[in-house]
Amino acid sequence: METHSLKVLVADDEPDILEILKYNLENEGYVVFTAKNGDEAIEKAKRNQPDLIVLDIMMPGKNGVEVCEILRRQSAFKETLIIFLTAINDEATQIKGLKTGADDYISKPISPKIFLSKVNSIFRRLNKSDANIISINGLIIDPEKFIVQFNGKDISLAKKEFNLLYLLATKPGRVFVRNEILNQVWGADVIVGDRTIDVHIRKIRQKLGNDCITTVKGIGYKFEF
Amino acid sequence: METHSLKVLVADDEPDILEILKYNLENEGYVVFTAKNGDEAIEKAKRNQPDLIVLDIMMPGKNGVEVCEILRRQSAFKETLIIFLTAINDEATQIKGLKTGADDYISKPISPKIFLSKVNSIFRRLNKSDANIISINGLIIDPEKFIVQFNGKDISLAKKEFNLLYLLATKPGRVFVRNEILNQVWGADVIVGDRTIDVHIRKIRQKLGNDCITTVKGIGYKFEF
DNA sequence: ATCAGTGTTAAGTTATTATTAACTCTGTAT
DNA sequence: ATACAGAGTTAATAATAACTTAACACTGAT
Repeated sequence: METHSLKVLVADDEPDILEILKYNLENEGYVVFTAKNGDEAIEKAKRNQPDLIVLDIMMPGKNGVEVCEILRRQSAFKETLIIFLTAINDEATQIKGLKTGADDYISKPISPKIFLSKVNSIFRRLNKSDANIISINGLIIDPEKFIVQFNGKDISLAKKEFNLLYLLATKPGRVFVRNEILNQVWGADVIVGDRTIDVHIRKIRQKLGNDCITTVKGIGYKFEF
Repeated sequence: METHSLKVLVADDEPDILEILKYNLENEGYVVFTAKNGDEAIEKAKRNQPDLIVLDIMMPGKNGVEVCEILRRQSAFKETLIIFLTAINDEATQIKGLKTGADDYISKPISPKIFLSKVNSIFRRLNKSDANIISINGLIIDPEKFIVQFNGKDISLAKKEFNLLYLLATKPGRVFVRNEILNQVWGADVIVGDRTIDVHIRKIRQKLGNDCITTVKGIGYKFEF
């Protein structure tokens, strides 16, 4: 059992589910708060400042998406992790959920094992993402300041270009498959044409004037110095 | 289109769905096998040892839940990921499915995007997706970086060459029959000429400059150092 | 010596990526 | 409102690398 003392708020109108999730999360070392509806969720969120909020979409009163929207409007919850729980198999709803600023969603019925690993992994991801400036051989990429420098010269990249370069540079040498790139840079629900990535890659290469991005034909691209 | 070379078996009695799922999975770089019913699923599962099995619940003959139960009884499939596909919105069935040992559950109708993100995420969660680096006697094969090194020198292999070498190297000493190689590297229903494998083998031998692939006449090839 | 299976080579095909220019969209300054 | 600029995307075409094939050479076993 771990002892991270991370706080999780779970909101669901079904007492059974609440109990199962609470039990499993506590077993894993999380501190758990529960709420039976949307309003209670908002209230307890404010009171306890959880690190993660698990929201059932279908709840009496305010539903999960509404709760998420309300919380996200407040600066205190801009960074809070939010996962939706849903029995709705409607893609539109799920995607809408993600668009309102949820970090993930889980479909019911829930397997506790999957639920836990999802929660664990989402926290793991969070820890990794703190403040990392990449600096290799005179190339500096600062995601906080949104700046790229090469041999002291500032290079101005557009948003997509920056995200793409940053993604590749986080794991130098590792090949990123095109789909992976699309998912990370464009998002899972965005559909763009086949050549879009290529064009962005080209622009980055052009601006850097340096071939640090290698094509791996049939696979994808990788960053290398 | 990824390089994980993870194997997925999809079983569904509707050819259209089979094809859609297969297409999407292959695009994402998975090696896909298909089955039209429960018995075929069991047979192909044994033959190909997939990392993930996607089972339609409603199939002629043995249904998905039955297949799952049968497979889970065998030690070879204790750890294999199993996902159910179903049009049934009956919670009892879903829960029963999870109880027989499935890892997740997807409701029809299926959105390819959601299906894929679920498959990807299930592998990510179980950490199956990364770093199966093979390293024997100065030969390093890294599927994540898509590189092969021999005595420190980088050796650049094309996709098929890489997959082929990687397949053989996963089980040094084991002989892979030609058909097996075709199935794993080219996919089950791709038809190519007799000499295609030989030509790829030759290229690998040439590039490695080292005879670590042995011909077993009348049978196939094996990797040996 | 024959035959079945494998090795080799070069040429032919296909698949994938690069490049370019045009077009859409959005926000901003006039 | 209008025009303008930059980001992002698409579509058409060119370039390139990967893959397959076919023809023939080789090898070892019967």
